[in-house]
Amino acid sequence: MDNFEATSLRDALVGSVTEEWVGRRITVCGWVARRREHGEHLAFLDLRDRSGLLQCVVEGSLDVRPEYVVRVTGTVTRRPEGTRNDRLATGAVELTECDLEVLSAAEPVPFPLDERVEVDESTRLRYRYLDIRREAMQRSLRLRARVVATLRSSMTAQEFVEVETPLLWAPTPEGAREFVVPSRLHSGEFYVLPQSPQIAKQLLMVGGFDRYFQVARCLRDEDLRADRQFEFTQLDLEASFVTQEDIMAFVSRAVAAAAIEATGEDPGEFATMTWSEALDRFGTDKPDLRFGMELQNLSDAFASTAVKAFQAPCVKAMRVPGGAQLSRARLDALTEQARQLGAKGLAWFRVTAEGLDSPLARFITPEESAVLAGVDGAETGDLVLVVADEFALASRVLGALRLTLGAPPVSEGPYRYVWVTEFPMFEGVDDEGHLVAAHHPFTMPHPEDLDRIETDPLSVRSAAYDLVLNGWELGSGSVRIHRSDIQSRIFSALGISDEEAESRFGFLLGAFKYGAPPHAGFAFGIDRLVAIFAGVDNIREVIAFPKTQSGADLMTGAPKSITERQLRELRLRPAPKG
RNA sequence: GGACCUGUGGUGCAGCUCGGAGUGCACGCCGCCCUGUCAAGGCGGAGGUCGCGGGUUCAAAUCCCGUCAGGUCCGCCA
Repeated sequence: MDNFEATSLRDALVGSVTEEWVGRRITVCGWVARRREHGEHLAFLDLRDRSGLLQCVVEGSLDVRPEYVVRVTGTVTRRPEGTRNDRLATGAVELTECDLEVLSAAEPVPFPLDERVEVDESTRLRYRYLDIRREAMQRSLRLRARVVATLRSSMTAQEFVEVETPLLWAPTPEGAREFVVPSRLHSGEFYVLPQSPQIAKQLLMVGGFDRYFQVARCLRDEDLRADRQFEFTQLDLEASFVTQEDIMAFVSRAVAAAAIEATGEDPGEFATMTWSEALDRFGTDKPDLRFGMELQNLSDAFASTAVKAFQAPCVKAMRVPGGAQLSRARLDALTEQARQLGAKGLAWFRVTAEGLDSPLARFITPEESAVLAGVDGAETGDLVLVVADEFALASRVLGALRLTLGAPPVSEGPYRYVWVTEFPMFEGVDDEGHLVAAHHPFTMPHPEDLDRIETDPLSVRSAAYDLVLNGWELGSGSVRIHRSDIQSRIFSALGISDEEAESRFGFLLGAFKYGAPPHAGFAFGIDRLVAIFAGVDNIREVIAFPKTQSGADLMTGAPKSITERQLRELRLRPAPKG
């Protein structure tokens, strides 16, 4: 029994017990999964540990109940003819002549730990220590551990060095809202928890660590979603003397290794498309390539249309296969969704054998009708949806409807990775007329667009890139600015004065004066990657102790008030409510 | 900040439209019976602030208003 499963208290995990062990007397430990009593002479006990279940036969009555922790010593015995259980990995054998030692008694648990019923999530979170005893959570968290180990191993093999960066960092008010930590020794002053190790890793580049990575916890005090927790884990990396393509190759190798570990499939080379192409074809910067329903641009065909609703800079359409059977109520709901996303309306056309069926049918010309009926190779029984508006809005609205109508569940379909490149440098203009950085202010503009920063900034592309998997944004990265002249121009475009830049990022700009190598990096969310591999649609399922959507920890009760003494030490006083 | 969904013994549901005694189902729990079960089986039993507060009504789980909690989404997430 030479294995790592054995401990001083047990010889093996129950899942290892096979017919080859018949005759051996062994000791195993675990939880009582179920018991079946047959009077005072015979009882069965299913012992559960992380490896599975094993039936123990007890001659006599049992004084254990479900979830008792027990240590059983018994003889591995082939089950009598006709009593094998093929649904159990260990179903050919059982432990007989059992000696039972109760290591810990258990009260009845507040919800069943088997997988037969779906338990309300708030109950699961309140008793998370019981929830993670369940098989699905065991599987998810163990999958996560394997993915993280694989990522570390791949990064190490690619000669990256793992360096830890501080959790107590300096406030740099920008981007995501930061969690604030009061300082006791410097009363009235604060640390913040890092929303990412962005600046720290750039300093590591200046410091000569030309390939850095970290499995890094990031903290952002923003509202929560199915794919967003306050704290999440990223594979964070940065490298010097590299191009965007080098970074994409590093990341692709690490993610592919994780994918093979998690799914058994080699994803092959990741697709690449530009941000404009993604927006045009899929109406989003994180396209889900598992299904078609690509957007079609009909602007030319409707350039001189008489239909008021289609008189717009851009007319886009999408074919919904089989969509002609959608009810009027469903179509109304889709129209409402389109309106909430900013569209003035949504036009729909059922493709029937007799032609187009639509409230607008009698207003369109035969030529327009032919174009609509042929969108994306539409056939009888399909539905064609049309949104006319500005290009970006029409695209985004149809992109959202595409997901509503076509996206498969997370657990279905192939894994389709895609790099989205050439993001715009600036997202738009804020209330004060300053440009807003799409990524962060250290992002290098696309080399071809450098001379338009001042003249036509909104057309400037950046050397920023996202990795997208099945419609989830896994992460993003960019080539960083390492030359102060370009950095000055970007700060200036963003309306950040020299003084402001100095006070906010002075230590970084200072560091760049002493020999900053060209560098670039990336970071992607491990929680999201593992969630997709696990086939679950929210990251709480792959986090041991997550928060609710309102940021509460139902198990610990956090957030909570602290003692008067703690407040005094920190010289803090809660403001009166209201 | 906003929209929508959910809240009924320990668990999962039904009951709510159309008001009439806390009504029902399954699991669990407790007791008794049972020597090959494996989601064991049989018999019996306990267990409820229908999330909370207010209103309408002769009467509210059910209708109305408010509120809390959980979820999904918008805003937010450089």
